This record gives sequence, structure tokens and C-alpha cells, in this order.
Amino acid sequence: MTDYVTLLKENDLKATFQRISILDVIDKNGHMSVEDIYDEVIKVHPSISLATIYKNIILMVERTVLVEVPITGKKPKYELKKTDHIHLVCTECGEVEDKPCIEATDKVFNDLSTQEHFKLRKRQVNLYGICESCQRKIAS
Amino acid sequence: MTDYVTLLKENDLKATFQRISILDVIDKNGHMSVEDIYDEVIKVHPSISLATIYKNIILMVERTVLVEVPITGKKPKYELKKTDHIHLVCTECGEVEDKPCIEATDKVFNDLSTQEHFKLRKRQVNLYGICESCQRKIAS
DNA sequence: CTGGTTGCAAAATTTTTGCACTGGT
DNA sequence: ACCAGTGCAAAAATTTTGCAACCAG
Repeated sequence: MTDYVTLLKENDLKATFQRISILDVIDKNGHMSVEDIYDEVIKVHPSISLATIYKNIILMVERTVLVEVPITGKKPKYELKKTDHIHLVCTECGEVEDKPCIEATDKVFNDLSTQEHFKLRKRQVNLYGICESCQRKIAS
Repeated sequence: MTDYVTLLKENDLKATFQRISILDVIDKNGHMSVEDIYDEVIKVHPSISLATIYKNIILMVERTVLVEVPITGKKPKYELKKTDHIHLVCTECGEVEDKPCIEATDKVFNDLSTQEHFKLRKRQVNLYGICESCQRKIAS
């Protein structure tokens, strides 16, 4: 996915340089907080304002171009909308890695919802722990 | 669990009326934001300050007496530390319901972590949707 | 008693808003 | 050219901090 112009227009959003830049840095960096996004976008567009970042994130989340990923003890991060997946969150370095969903667990969650008469709309699985690279750093 | 005094002391926290009240309202109400907690505690302790709520939530989360539950698009909520469980989050009324974890999914998450050389510490499963009671309200 | 805790008020931080100007379509 | 979108500065909301008074152990 690199055609942000089309993506934006499909969602009735004008394809401004600011918006394209926001999508671009999120795509490159994976999972970013508002501050992270601002710090990166300002490099390619020095006059952008934080207010514009906020306004656009809110809009793009509403249109589900972006997805908010809430994380225990941290500011929420934002990622591009993609197929459902699991997050591995490293509590040492803060990195968030995506892993594909697993059919077995999806079925269990669907069954649980049915049983509870709960109309399931969205699954969110975060696994917190220490990533391989941080484990090495700690060991040494 | 009603012996908050012991719980606090076990965690090297003095058993003040403020802290006991915080634990008490969370136990009674289940999942609460900082504001929610303040609004309830002030009923039994009118002179409590928001700063005290903040300071104590931070402390109690550090000592894992409380657990932060981050929720998409909302302020985080806090719950008493208990055995692992799944959250059903109603996007209509905001209610959060606990459901026991399921061995099958836990095993899958453990296996995934092992395979990725990820040292798993904590699982967090939030299922977002519409609860039974809100479905009825919408239908009528 | 005494060190941890509280409550207040002030500061810092984060997020939202209003509005004149700009730029995409 | 029109109107959504931007950027600024100001306001609002949220969270943190410093400190004198207080109280649990």
C-alpha cells in the first residue's frame, strides 16, 4: 500500500501533503504515538502544527483509515488499518510487532461472544513481554 | 476480598481511609476511570483531592494492587488485580465485563511467544461489541 | 514520634477550539 | 472559485509537582 491519495479520496478526505505524510511515516515506522508522528512529519514538512496532526488522526480514525492501539501504561499508538492481527508489545523498548491472528483463538472468541449474547465487532489481543533483542541486551 | 487493610500493608502501603475507599469503589463498580473513581470516593470522603487519587493509582498500579485496562478511544480504566481474564467491552454503554480466560487460547499465545522467542509476561484480550442489554435498547 | 500521606494551589503537559488564510479539486 | 483543510495562538482539559499540615504505625 503506497497509494495514499486514493485511500484518502475513497474516504472523502482531501489528499493534502500533511495527510499523505502522516500515512507515510506511520507506514514506515509501524506503530506511533501522536508525538512520534509529529516528530517525524515535521522533518518533511517543517511548518506542520500539532493541531493538524491531532485533527487528522481523529478524522482518520473515524474513517478507519487509521486504528488506535491502546497500550498499558503508555500513550496510545496508531497504525494503518489492516487485517486483524495480534500485537507483541515489548515492555523494555516499547516496540510493537504484528503477528497474524490465529483461527483457533478467533473461533473461541466468537463462540464466547455468541454464548454471552454479545455482538462482537472487534478483537484486540496485546501480548506484553520482552522481545528477543531486548532479552539479549539484558543478558549481556 | 474485602480486607483492603491487609492487602495494602502487604504491599508496604499505609492503610489510609482514602486508599481503602479507592479500592472499595473499584471493587463495587468493577472498571473505573480516574474521574469515575474521584466522583465516587468524594461521596464518602468529600475533602479528597484529585491529586491524591492520581498519586495512589500510580502507586497501586506499580505495586500491582490495581491493573490498568487500556480501552480504544477512551480513558484507561482500573480494576483490582485478579486472575487473568478476558474483557468484553460494550461500545454503546462503555461497560466492561470480565470473562474467564480460556486454556485453549492461552496455550496458543504461549506457543506463539515461544516460537517468536518472546518472553511473555502478560496477556490482554479485549473484545469490543454490543452487550445484550444495549442490543435490546437499540432494537426497541 | 516520625516518615509516609494528604490536600491545596501552582505548574506542566496534553488536547481541543476558533478563526483568518491557504490550497486541493 | 469554493470550501475543506491548515496553522497559529489561545483555551480547555488532564496530569504532575512542591510543600505545609496531618495521621497511621
